[in-house]
Amino acid sequence: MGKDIPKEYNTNEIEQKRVELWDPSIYYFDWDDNKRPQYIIDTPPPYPTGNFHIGNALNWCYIDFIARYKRMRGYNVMFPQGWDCHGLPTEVKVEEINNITKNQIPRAEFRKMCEELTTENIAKMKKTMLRLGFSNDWSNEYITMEPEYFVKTQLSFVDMYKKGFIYHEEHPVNWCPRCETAIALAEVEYDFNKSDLNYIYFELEEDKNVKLEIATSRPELLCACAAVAVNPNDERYKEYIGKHLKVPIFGQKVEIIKDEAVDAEFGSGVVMICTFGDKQDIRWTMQHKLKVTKAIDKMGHMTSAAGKYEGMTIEDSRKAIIADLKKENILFDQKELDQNVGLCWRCKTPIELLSEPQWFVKVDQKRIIDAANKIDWVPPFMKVRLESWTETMEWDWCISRQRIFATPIPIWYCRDCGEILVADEDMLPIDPTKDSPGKKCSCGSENFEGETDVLDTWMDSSLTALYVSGWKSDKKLRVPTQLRPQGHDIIRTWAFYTILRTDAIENQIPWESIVINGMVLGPDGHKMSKSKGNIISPEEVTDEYGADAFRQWAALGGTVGSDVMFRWNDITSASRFIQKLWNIYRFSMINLGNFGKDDADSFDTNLLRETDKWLLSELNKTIYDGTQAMEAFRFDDCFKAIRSFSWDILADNYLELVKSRIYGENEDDANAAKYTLFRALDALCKMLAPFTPFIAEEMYSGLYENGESIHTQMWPTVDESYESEGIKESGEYIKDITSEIRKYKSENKIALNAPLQKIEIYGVNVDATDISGATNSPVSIMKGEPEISYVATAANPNMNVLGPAFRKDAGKIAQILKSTDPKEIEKMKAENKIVVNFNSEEITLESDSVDIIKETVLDGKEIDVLHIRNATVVIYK
RNA sequence: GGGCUCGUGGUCUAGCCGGUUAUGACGUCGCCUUGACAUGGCGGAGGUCCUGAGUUCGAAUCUCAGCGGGCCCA
Repeated sequence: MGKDIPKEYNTNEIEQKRVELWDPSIYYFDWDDNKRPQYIIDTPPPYPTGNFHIGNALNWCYIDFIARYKRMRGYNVMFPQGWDCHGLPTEVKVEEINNITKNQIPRAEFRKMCEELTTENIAKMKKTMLRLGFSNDWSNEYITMEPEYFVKTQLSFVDMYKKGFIYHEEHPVNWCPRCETAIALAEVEYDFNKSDLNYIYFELEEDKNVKLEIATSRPELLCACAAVAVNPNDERYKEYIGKHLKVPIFGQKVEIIKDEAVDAEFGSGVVMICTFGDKQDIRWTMQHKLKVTKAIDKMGHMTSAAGKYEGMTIEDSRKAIIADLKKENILFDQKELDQNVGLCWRCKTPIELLSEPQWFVKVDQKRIIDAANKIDWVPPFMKVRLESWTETMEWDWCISRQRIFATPIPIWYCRDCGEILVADEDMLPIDPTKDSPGKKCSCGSENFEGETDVLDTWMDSSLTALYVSGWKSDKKLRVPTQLRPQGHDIIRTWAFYTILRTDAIENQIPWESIVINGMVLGPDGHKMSKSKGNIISPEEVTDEYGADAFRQWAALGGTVGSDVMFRWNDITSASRFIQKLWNIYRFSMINLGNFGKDDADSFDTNLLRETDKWLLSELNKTIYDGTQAMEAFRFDDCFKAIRSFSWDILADNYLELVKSRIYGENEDDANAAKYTLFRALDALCKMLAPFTPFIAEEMYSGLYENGESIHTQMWPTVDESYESEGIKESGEYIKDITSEIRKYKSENKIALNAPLQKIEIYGVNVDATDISGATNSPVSIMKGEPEISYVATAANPNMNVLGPAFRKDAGKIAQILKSTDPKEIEKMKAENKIVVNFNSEEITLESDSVDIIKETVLDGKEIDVLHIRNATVVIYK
């Protein structure tokens, strides 16, 4: 000890050093340990874009605070790291980089290109994560594109297929014509759009002279018109219900049906039902068992059903039909229409609703909500989002995709009888487009066609809770896990699917708790986006201020669940706190000298002075409050408690109070302060460890010099032995009297270290040693009352007492107290009997119903008087 | 249009199961180089607690309505 400690804390040098020195194995989960309780975290597997963005960083900071805290509390913690590799964005990126389309090269080759890009991207993101000091368990890393992982995805498919949760059926699906794939409901985005509402005449079959006006925004679907609907209460059309109309251009005869869902106010009140203009069309088609006509193909072109418009794009055919209808005066009006169109969330192409054979997972709303109710949601209102999403779901989850870079569906179709053959579990992983089932169909045929559709990426990622807890491995299954930490933007996807799948496969909840983080907003208060140019990367922050500063921003930015704005201000103040900690540490190292752990352990705590006990009692409170906050995932509260203890209590008050003892001759007094400082610093480092792991380690290594990492130590506990009756109050008096004298000197332009002639303290009995030392003046604790006079200047009614006692009259009584001579009230209060005249009645008030404000009368004496609660401090200048 | 959420000094934020003087940070102003620290210390100024109504002796806090922002959805 006593080594040279630089004045400035060199953030980058120290943090970089620690990144290299830290042994990652101290964070490994122990699969064989059954003594410590497990704490498994179902970490979100990010999509490997190559860019670990600030939103991820906030999420990971929360996880790391919890993981480090739980380890220090004695849990066997697993903080695994996964990578959710499959999916469209990588395919699109590979096509872009190589200037190809996926169909120009063999599937295997395209897949390999995707894998290589993904591997590079993972490496980049991992680097950022290490720089931020996250304590991931890298022995439990998983990469969903690797066979070790996707074999589990396939196993889960087979499992759910056999249990009847998965089926294959022709059903309307959301379809992206650009990506040429089905997408899940959750992947549909909505945007406003202007389009035209076209008014078209339909001729009545039963009476050619009658024409009904029909309003539609999708005239290109006339060929797929299966019926026309009106509201049964609409007087205008009642007489036509059950009759028939002739569809213009295409000439099919369609029935006029009634349905309550028709909005008579919209358009003309007559709606044409097509395959499928919107979701309502699907409902009507099913309810009324209408004919399904596929007018649009998978690439977004019109089919032969569209007659002469066949082969045109949707857009072109709409224009052509409108032109033709206008020519024949069938289209007689157009009105502008504000529409909300569904878009593919990846490429923003308007989606179509196509009826296609696809694979589906059954959605059982009740089971999902039941499971959600067994999970502890932080903050609780986030559960409502999952519930309302679940309750409004109409369709099952479409899990098949028509892409390449994804987990293959382990299925074959028999070319002879059409039967579906599912792969045997022990054959997995397989690719049915390359591998054969290795058995015969029940019809005897060996002629199979492998499924070319692949699985939705959510099928990979909704398995993470099971995967990390050892599902289908040689280890004992440890589900439910303890925690799911994630953003609120993926409640309806990842959280929803994971609950569904874990329930279907293991009849379990995936996690005991779910902690939801908010989004990160830019410094301008808006969501970060390229177009707004308000993106901040974690590296920008760590390069200049270090990870410990960044992590403090995450802890203090707001309560968990609220959106957090990124502000450089917060980083600045965090960085200042780091420097403050460093100075506390530096002071301690210089002054502790040879006083180390052994001296602390053998120190006789009877020698502690009041100031020391007060500090240790404050430390206890900080530990207690901090622990409570961590248990409730209130990182902001915990870190605020730590910061306030370090800065306000330890640095600004305690250290100033004990300096004279530390520098002084009395060895016992000096050691008492050193002991206290050592204990406080030790606990402080440990409480800092989850939040600012770098400086915590640096300080701890100086304090102990035993080579142990702080990240293998235990979280501090409250030590009751420091508590004694009245110690908090005495300590507060010592602190406040000293700080009031400091303030007095400052206001009177007296140098802070200039001695005062004499200080007398009346009204409290405290240890004056440190007050004397810190003020550099003689201090006496006096008995009795000082020989100075006061005058009562005001009587403040205490509404806290008057309110409940007098209810409606409280205000009036307060008014009377205020208008009475304060001296008189003071006199009555001193006699414990306050009597006021109210409504010609004498009312007696409790003596604490009023506070007397006093002023000191000095009469030209050469003294000044300070009042601190019950203490009176007389200063002789 | 629906659900959820938020609206507190210049900026951001705590409090919000009602009760003295509304928390802290950044900024700002004044004073101070005191033996860890001027990236510091001490002190000050600065608030219609979004608006309106209601409940109550008493509302930032509870209720209702409105306005405005955000998120998720239709």
